[in-house]
Amino acid sequence: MCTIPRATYIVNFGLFEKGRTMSKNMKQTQLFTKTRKDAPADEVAKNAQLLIRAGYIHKEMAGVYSYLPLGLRVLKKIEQVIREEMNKINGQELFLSSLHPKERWEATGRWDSLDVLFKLKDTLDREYALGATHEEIITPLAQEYISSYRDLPFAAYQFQNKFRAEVRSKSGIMRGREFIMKDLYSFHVSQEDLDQYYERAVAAYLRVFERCGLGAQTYLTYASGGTFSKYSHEFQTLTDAGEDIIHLCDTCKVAVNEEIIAEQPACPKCGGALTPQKAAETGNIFKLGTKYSAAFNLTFKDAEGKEQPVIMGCYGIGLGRLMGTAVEVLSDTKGIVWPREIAPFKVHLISIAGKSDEAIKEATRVYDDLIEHGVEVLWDDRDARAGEKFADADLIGIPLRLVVSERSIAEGGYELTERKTGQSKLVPESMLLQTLKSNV
RNA sequence: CGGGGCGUAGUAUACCGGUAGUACGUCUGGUUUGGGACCAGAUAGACCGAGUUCGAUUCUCGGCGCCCCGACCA
Repeated sequence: MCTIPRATYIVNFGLFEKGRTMSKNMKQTQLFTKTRKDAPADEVAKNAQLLIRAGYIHKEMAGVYSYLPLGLRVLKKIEQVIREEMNKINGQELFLSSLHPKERWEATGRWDSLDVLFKLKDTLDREYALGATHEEIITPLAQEYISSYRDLPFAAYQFQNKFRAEVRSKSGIMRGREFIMKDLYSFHVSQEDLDQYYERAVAAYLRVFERCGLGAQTYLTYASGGTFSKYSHEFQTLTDAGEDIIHLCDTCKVAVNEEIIAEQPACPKCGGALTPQKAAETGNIFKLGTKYSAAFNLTFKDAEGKEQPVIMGCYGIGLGRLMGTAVEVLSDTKGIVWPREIAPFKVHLISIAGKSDEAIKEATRVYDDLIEHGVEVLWDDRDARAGEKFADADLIGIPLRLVVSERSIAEGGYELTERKTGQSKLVPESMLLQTLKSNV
């Protein structure tokens, strides 16, 4: 007997999950979370209300959330989008420790100055910090491997839990005390090289937000810089759930953070007038210069054999905040509306029982067929009425809803509805895969 | 950290100085099946501590927790 790996036959419709860590299908009766009709009383933020109601997340305490199977799928999708874009700009993925030696933070002075730093002691009274950011780890690490200009430039990134003792966490998953961040650090021989890389990072970030469905609402925003550049840049996504006010120029698609509006009252690109709007900071990039390389003596030998400080940049995106912002920005009165690339599944299959078991049998066939073709599908196989299933599908927010019922079969196929627009059409069985392809 | 609000079944809520009612959920049985069905039965609850009181879930104080506004946010 000869078995040929199925993968060789799979046509990539763009429906497929790219990593191999996630199952591609799930029956809703086996999904251990359930939806809720009522929003939790202790959440006001729309993102938290919807994500909890739909079973994506669970609150452990103020500012700390667990991600349930559905939520983790979204998080992993976002992670994969970011990973692909970071790899495109030569980022090398690594995974740094969360437990940090106290001395590192003393070396930069931030043991005392960074008030959100979690500090802890072990049973022998030795002190540590929980990673709030990772300059204190990556810089000494880089120092061990960088010695020549030939070792530069170099960029490394990770997806890592960050711990910050926010005095007041708020806005659901948008400002937590523990959260996952992608942080990228770049190392350069010169300011010019950093500047060039920085521009590539800007482009990569814009692609990330575009792919996560927030391209239209996200603005490259000028913010207060630091010692090594006039400005730093934030990526601000327009939403009332945000904490910042930005002043935007719609012709240039850039904005100025209110904190520097006094010194930069006009568009930095065209000099035009700006209009204020509320926004959430979904990304931040920063030219660090030599601040951390100086603290840890990170140097390299240039072509003349002269020792020079390494120039650094750092680039962050909070995954949870991005996810929460997507919910805030894209949801409607019925529930969440996920953009295609970060949706937990691509298709929500809804079977509606009739007098006979015909529809269920048909739905089983469709489910198996979608699995066979690698389409990510959640099947609502519950013994529930249509209205409840529709309401839950709207709440969960998977981009495409596929209804298999006696009625649809009698009409000649299945009903395919787009969550975002509510537009639906009848699709004959023979056209199903092809239609799905043209809908994503 | 300053100010304000709130803690009652799994969830959302109501009433009350005399130990708690409703809805949803869940479980059992039945009828249903295209926009959160119906009937019958069942399940399950006062954040913690102290005080006042004959008696506290209710009033007072303290603690803890959660939310909001502000401050803060490499």
